Amino acid sequence: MVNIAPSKKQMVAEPSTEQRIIDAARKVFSTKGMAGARMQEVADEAGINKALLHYYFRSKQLLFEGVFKQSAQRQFSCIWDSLKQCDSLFPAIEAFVAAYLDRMIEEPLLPLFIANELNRDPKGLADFVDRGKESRARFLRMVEEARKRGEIIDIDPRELLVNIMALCAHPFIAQPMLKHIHGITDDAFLRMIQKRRKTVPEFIIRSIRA
Amino acid sequence: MVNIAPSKKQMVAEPSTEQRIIDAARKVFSTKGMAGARMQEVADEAGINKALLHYYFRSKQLLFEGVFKQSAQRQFSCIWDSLKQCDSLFPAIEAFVAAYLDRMIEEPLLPLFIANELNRDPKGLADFVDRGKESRARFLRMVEEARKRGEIIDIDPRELLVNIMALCAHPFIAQPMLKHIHGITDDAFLRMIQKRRKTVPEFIIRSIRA
DNA sequence: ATCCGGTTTAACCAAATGGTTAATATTGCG
DNA sequence: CGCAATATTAACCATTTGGTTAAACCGGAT
Repeated sequence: MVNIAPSKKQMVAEPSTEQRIIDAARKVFSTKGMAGARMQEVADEAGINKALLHYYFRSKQLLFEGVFKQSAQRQFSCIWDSLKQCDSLFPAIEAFVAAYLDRMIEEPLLPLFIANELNRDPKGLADFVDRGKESRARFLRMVEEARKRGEIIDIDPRELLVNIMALCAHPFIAQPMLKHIHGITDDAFLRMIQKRRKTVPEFIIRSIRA
Repeated sequence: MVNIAPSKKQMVAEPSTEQRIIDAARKVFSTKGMAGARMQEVADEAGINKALLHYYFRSKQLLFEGVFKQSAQRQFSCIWDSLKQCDSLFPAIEAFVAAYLDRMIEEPLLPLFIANELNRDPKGLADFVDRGKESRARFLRMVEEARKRGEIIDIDPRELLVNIMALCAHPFIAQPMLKHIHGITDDAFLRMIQKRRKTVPEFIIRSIRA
């Protein structure tokens, strides 16, 4: 299954077949969704035979879960780990937004992908959510305490968190609409996101600062 | 000639077959997506034969477009019409958010549905976007002028608009995740949205008021 | 009654698709 | 080398699925 030390490949460091499959599958699944994705297309994208997909991953469902879980886990740990070494609220917000946007730039189709999967099967998400449980609780506590100290206005911490995530994720979910409305290119879109690394935390902090 | 008092239908006013199909299709397409939806399921949901679907709408693609265009048009006109009779910025923001959230309550799966379709076929959206063109331009102008008058801080009007839409739409897109994270029911989710009719405009206005 | 247009259905069909199998190629190793 | 395990492929298979066809149904006009 795992290609440990292939002789020919030592110079170029070609990715293993398994990794090629995963990458191809991620690409196809993110753009077409689970139902719209075709095993043949994944195989073509990976440059292999369709049967080989079933050799590595027994079924479409398992392949999908593998790809999805990998991406989703990475997503959640990136985001929540970002505020592990912050202990005051405003820097935490800045770090969180930066981490979120950076991750989105890495894999722009992910939020839509995750939203769809969670909508399709709300049960299968307990794992990922629980992964960030402590960090999330800690963040909510930070908000609560800042509120008690009078640093910020009276706001439901959970609602604040929803707002932060909305401001980070939504531009990517609505990406095609934004691109068309503003008549911008991929490049200009990226610049806009880069700007948001600064403006989104400013926007949030201005609205909650006491 | 015309049957003035049809015996069976005068009381119940059953919807026409065509409308039953549209309603069924909307339901199935929103939950399963275009690719995941099955014509048979739409037929069952509408209580009719599968062939009848093709009698009214020639193909799956046409049925989908019919449903999608109807929902999307309604969506955009609801939202943009809401600020036609506002001429100062803050009330406009309040009206816009209220209209957006009301529409979302009406059809909660729509934002995800639209996001997916625009992602699948970014070309086919020019119509809907252009429908709100003037209203959008007018809103951006209102922001610009409020900025010049010193009523609000220096902010890119387009970025403000993105933020507003993000705060409105995202809770619905992330609905399953929110429900699980906060451990809430459908009912509690609706209450949270009702609250947001007030808190979201407050959140926005606080962050831009000079 | 009968005929006629629009409506509805059961039975079919061809293509697409996820998945399997058996045979072939490649690699690691004694 | 030679052999065993792993990797890869071409050809198939069964089912699903969008779509078609021809027949039946039904209300109203003649």
